[in-house]
Amino acid sequence: MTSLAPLLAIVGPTASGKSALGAWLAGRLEGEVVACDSTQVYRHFDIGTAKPAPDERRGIPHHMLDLLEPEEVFTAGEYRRRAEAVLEDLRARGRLPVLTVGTGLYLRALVEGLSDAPTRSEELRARLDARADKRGPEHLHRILARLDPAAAKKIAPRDLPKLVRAIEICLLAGRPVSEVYGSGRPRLAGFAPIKLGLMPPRAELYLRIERRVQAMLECGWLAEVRALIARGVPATAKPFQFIGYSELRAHLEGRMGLEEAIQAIQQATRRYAKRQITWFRKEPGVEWLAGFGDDPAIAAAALAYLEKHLAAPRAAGGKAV
RNA sequence: GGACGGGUGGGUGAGUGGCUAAAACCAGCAGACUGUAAAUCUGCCGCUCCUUGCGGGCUACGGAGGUUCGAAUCCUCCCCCGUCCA
Repeated sequence: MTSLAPLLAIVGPTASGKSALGAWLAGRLEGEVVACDSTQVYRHFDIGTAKPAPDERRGIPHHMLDLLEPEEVFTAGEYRRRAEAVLEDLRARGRLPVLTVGTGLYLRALVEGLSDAPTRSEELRARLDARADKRGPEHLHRILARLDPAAAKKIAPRDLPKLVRAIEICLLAGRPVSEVYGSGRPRLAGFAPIKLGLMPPRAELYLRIERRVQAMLECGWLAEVRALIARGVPATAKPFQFIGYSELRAHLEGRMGLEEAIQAIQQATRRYAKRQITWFRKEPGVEWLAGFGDDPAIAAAALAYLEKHLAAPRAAGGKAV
């Protein structure tokens, strides 16, 4: 049996300094950064997704960035497949994977796995969406209740995306979702995750979010969006739904004032950070640090913790996570 | 000085005698989430007490009085704000 290789995951809300800490730690621990972020996989959407710029990468290889063109669709399952390949490569080369995790679902999909469920079907979804449009999301909830009462009970009647996904699985798999989920999910093999969490005080985080939005604009965010529009990326492309991109597009097309757009972006980012915090709080086995990842004291604490735990990766990984 | 309009909970703002601790929205807080997740959805949101209940008490609609069984809602005076006339 192969021994478990350590894998470091840095979780935390947006703007908490994950990228900075990740690159710094990777430099000190013979590691490479593996982004775990649903937005940074898109090419050309750089500034607003806070994708680490070349100088911020400290010469460390970064993986799982710039994988897709704006019009492509990406999923948690696809993330897992590609990230596993990256991890195998790092293991073969004896490098420590340092995951910078903004998207909690992707980390979970990677580490805990996804059930063996059918992938999304655009045709089926189009039909379900049309029915929801006509008769309301509650109608889909009633359908799900017939297909799988237990699953329906766990999804709010108005939660359209989750209803669609659940019905999709029932129909495509030919059996209830709860049964599909009940048959387990394949954990990531061969790695023992160590999780570090960044949790700065809320007020400071919000302040930093506000400043970062300003800084992104000063770095040419508007020009980036203008170029994307000029290049013909449609407003319906997924990355144009990301925080900031829709607002700045609206501004450039004369539908929103700049100041109004900035405030909307800051607001949306704060709410996003809050949702991330809710998700990460229940992430098991996280060592929490109460500050920003670019704070030298926090970085030092992180390194000290890792040096202690990397010395005995099997012991650390052997514990129930 | 005069004529109107207006002052409501953190914000915007509805409410013209009881069903109103006060709509709605926003902000905020808490939570859910196994393939679009920077998505989507849920709950709470004056203070307080407990036997946590469609429970009790207190405070609240600029201020002070008054009418009424009962007032954010009606009356009187006062203080602010906006517009217009002098």
